[in-house]
Amino acid sequence: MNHNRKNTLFESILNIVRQIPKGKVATYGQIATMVGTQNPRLVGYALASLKDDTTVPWFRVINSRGKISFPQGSDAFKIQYSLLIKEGVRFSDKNIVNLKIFGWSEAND
DNA sequence: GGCTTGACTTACA
DNA sequence: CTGTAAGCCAAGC
Repeated sequence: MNHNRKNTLFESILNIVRQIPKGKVATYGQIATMVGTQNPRLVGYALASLKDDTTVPWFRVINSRGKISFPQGSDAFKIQYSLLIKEGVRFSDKNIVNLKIFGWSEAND
């Protein structure tokens, strides 16, 4: 009806990320596919423009290797890591998420 | 309208 | 496991 094309990929991505259940994670690639793009980088690009006080759970987005996409030791890494831990996400290593990362399916431990 | 930049991914060595 | 290369495409200048 309305030619509201204003719903940019940018908005769509954030919308999807908002729907990731607490305690679960998704990959950039998974989200990219959901919004209909073949470029997972755009997901990261969208998240990068979020403000610090955003309500979007950006920290629930990790890369396809099951890791946080920030250099270990960086502030962003520490923040994301602790937020995930706080939600019950478990790590095998300091960086590898011990969950099934495809979509936000149940943690099959 | 063209060129550069990416919080990525997959493939291969 | 690590490292390098090519592909992908919206946003911003």
